Amino acid sequence: MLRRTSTNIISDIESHYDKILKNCNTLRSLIQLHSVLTTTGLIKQSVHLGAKIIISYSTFKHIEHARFIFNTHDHISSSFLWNTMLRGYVNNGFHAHALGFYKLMHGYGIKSNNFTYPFVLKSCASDGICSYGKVVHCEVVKSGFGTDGYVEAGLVDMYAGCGVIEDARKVFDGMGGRDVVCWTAMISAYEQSGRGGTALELVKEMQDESLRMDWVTCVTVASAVGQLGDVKRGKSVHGYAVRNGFLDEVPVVNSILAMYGKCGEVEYAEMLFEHTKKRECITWNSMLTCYTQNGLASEALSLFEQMKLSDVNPNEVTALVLVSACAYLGSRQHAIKIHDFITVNNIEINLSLWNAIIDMYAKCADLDTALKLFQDIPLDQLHVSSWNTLIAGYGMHGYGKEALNVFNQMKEEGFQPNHITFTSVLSACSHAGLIDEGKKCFSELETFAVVQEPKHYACMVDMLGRAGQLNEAYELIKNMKLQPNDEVWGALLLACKSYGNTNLARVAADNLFNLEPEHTGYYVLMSNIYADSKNWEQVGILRQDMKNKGLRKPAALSFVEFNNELHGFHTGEQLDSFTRDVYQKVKQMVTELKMAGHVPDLSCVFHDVEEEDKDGMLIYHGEKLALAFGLMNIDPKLPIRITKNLRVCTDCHSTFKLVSRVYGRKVIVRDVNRFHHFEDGLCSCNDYW
DNA sequence: GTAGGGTTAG
Repeated sequence: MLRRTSTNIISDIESHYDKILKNCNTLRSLIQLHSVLTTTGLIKQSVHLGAKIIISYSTFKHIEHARFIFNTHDHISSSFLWNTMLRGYVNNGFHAHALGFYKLMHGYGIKSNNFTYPFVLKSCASDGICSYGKVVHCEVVKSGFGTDGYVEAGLVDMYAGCGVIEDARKVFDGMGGRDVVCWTAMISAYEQSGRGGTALELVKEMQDESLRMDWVTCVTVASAVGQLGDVKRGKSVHGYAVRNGFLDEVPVVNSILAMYGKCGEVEYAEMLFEHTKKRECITWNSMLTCYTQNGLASEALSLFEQMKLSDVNPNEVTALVLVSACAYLGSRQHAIKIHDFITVNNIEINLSLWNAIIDMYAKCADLDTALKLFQDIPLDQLHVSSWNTLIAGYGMHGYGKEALNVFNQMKEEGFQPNHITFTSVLSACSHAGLIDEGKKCFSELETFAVVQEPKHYACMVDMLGRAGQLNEAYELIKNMKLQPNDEVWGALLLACKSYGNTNLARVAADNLFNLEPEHTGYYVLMSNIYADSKNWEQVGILRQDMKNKGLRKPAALSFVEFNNELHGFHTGEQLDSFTRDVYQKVKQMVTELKMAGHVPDLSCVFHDVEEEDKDGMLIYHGEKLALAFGLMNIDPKLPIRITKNLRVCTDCHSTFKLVSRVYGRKVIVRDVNRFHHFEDGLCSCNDYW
């Protein structure tokens, strides 16, 4: 007869409870099992069961229960138990606790082993505490685990997480026998630090060593490709993922969707999204982002309606994307809807979401709500970024004095302005024509030790340009210590347009065409300047130049908000019955305005055609159609809100001013640069935009 | 009887 030893019996009991533990799907059943094991005393005696319960509690995020079991265990010197507890902390993101626990382990004289370090290093990486990571690295070397592949991969990740990519690379280069996980760690390190190109070079090196990408590598590679906007490589990664069956892994789909979004390939993203059955929150977010990034904010909002019908819960990133979509659309009604949704669904509003909501209201021309939300920020959470958002909000509406007041208040309350604060303040001064104040702010950059950026100069050039001080603006550019970028020259070009300075415009344009040869807007602006001076020959040359480069002027599109919906109008004749009435109204409006003294500004039509035809082309501008629609349908007590994807033309601008006086209507127009508030015959931009 | 690389937003 076989005699059973006590070891056999214990292992029988352990496997018995193992089975029960596996079926503990709820916290309640786990607590029940815990109490049984406690009364029998088993939990304190068995390292195996103790560890299992610690991990189970950790997965239910009840880390203090886990710690209690650890603290009361008989085998407190078991490094396996220490490692298990450490794992609990790390997997729940309690990195500071993890590091404290690791130090405690030292205090108790427990030796770390090859299983301990990967956990500790992960905590060092997540908290970005490189100094402590280096201490751990020394300990790794001293304890002789410096050549363990898992530990080395952890070191690579730790240095990458702390942003010290060179040190990550040193560890990586010193490794023997690198597998695909190690390579991916290093590739990801480059990708995360914004060096997508280097990441892809490393992929090639890996493949040269006959290692194949697995699905995690694919996720990283798709991100790197997205950074570079390299559609061709993007499609090849997609193909690779398909051939290897990696699309079953949701993160691969998410990453490829995001990549297509960044490459501007909306249709590919849509196809992939449609073919994906297993959609997680991030999958929806990636598709929403793809739409928003590509200027398809309405599509994003309709997709969100679909998402609400699915069984996936939106998170704070979903909220952020939708808020930016609403900001893009400038639709206040949508803004309120999304804001309500966030509140009703208890979506956590972190600082960046809060700022985004303030920015959204500002872009929907509801500055009262924006200000109220700013004032609602708890004092201990108030951050320079929120001040910046508010200042920018006032600035884009031409409320320069208000922006300056906020700026002063911010300084009085002891907040340190940063480079973004100055961009916002300077831009506010520029939009409001506050030149002396703007110059004073510019000099304050030094006072606050903020490094000058081209953007700051662009604001100054815009400010001087608005005042007609073109030579001073040009001198400022010539004396810049930095290399002027396209924004700086662009501001000068705009000023040249307003003041009809073709010679200086040519200088600005030459620089712009060198810096941004693919930017359609600058060609259009220069061509308009030539058209203003009736230099049709140069207009023709520029047009041909654009054609040769395959550049096309983007179609003008205007939206007007009515009854919770946005109605879009493009320039030109539209023949459906819906717009026929609008046409009648435009014609009537234009006639009435002519009687009120409006003279059409034909310089807005940049074609070399007969004057009579020009008149006809002008009245069909999308924003005029939108305005007519608004006059017909919107309650006269409410402002008419119009958004437009390009700049407003001079004739529309003067028409809008007159409409605000003749019909006594408030009109708020958001163009690509700023807001125009039309009231009583005047515009908040003071006729410079 | 434990461990390493990963996706959206900013």
